[in-house]
Amino acid sequence: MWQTRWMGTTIATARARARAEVRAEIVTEARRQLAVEGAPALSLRSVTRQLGMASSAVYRYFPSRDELLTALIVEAYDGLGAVAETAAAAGGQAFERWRTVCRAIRGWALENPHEYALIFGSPVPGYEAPALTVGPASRVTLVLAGLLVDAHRAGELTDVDAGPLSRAMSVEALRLADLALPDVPLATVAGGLVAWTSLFGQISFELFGQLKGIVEQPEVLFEHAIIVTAGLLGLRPGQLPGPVAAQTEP
Amino acid sequence: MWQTRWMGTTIATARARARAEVRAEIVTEARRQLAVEGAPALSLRSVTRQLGMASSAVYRYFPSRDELLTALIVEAYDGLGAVAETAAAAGGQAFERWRTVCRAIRGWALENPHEYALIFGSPVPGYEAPALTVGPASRVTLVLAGLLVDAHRAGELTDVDAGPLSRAMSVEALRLADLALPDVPLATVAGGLVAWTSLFGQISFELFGQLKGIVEQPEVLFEHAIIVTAGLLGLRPGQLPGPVAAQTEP
DNA sequence: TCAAAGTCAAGAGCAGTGCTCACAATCGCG
DNA sequence: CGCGATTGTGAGCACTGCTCTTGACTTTGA
Repeated sequence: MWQTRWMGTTIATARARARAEVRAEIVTEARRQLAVEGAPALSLRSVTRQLGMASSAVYRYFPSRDELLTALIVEAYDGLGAVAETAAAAGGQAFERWRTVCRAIRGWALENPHEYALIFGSPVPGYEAPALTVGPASRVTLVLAGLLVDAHRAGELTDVDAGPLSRAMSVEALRLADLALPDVPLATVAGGLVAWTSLFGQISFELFGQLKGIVEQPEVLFEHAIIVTAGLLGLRPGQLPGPVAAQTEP
Repeated sequence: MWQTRWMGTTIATARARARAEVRAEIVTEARRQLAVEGAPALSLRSVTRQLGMASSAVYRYFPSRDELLTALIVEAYDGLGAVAETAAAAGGQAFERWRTVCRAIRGWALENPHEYALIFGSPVPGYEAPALTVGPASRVTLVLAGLLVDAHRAGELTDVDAGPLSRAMSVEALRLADLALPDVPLATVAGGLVAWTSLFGQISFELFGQLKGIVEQPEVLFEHAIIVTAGLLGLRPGQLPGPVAAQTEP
């Protein structure tokens, strides 16, 4: 990270070390303020004030406020991705894994509402997410994709009955299947996309206060949504008592 | 509104008239800037500058920037509500009405992305939506609820097979059914909630750039989501060729 | 009719923001 | 060890939301 690779030798100059340290301090303080007051209230000046440095010093480390926000976005994506990955790592039946991952994602969102809003909320009009965010951003989607692949290989996917796919939808699903969901039925891929947007739509509605006055216990609705969206994937709760030696290599 | 009721006589003083006019001008200009540059970039000063008045004058009409934003939020809710209502007013089969309303909502969102973000995006941390927004906000949900009620009365709802509802979910659904969905099966109510969040989750993902790099044609996925979510409601495309005299009164 | 009361816009000003730039200090590498 | 790149500083610019005083205007009531 803060090491300088040069001519094959890996050296970490004291300057680079100090630089990375200060940079980390800035990000840490920024994340702290983000968690407390939200992204709009995050100001460079307050960060530097807290760190005891001049307001202009931060520009030695981040060329603009947006760049600092980008760092926070990457951190948020990584945090969510890590949570999803550990949730999916716990084995078990496909439906149970789906449920576990969904709960983990919602749990992370409830614990880090401002980070969640930073990622899934309304984008800042002038801001364009840089390319280095796509990697961390795809971690959680890859988790969900892997879950479907595993379920399919274990034979735990039942057919989804949403009628025939439109030609255009088949094209989309086919492209995605080739990309990250080998051999998974196209109807499941298409349903998975809907389940995916439903999952985050649900969380966003809860977190952004859209359920207020309509649903009293969001977690109850979320649990129901888990079951319903699992149906879109071809997953049903407790259908197979678990094939014993189903964890076969392809 | 701008009329002064006094001693039983209703008079509209020239002052009140002018006041309402200026207020409307401010809102109009603010909405124009909102549509162009988004809510964060909307500044009172730029609005007054455009209107040729002093920056402090606007505080005669809106006590704060948040109040002006509230007016814009109400307008946005009303705009979306009107679109949904006219879409639902066009009769036809229940599934077709569901599809028409969904498309209309998405169309409005695509045409007014910043207004949509204002309503369904991440909330401003300090801002609490006042009570006068709940009326306009509930218009679109009432449209969807009415659609379900009509479909049920017309006998166009098939049973949804998502397994038995949990006790807590039944309570939630029952409360909602008593509130706005008389006689509609609880499973449909529960599925309707999921469909509701899915619908807006889909639109938010598209509008907020979350589908970028994953789904190439969002409208294709949206059309698929319409069909899939209709299934959560117990609606299937073109199932009954339309019961002739089914529009019975209870 | 004419002054009092109420209303409104303007301007100055405050505290805060992101960001730039010239300058000084300091630190470390060759 | 000295030179140069790197880092921190403080002033300053243009902007924001918001407050408050001042002066002009309109409406009201005796």
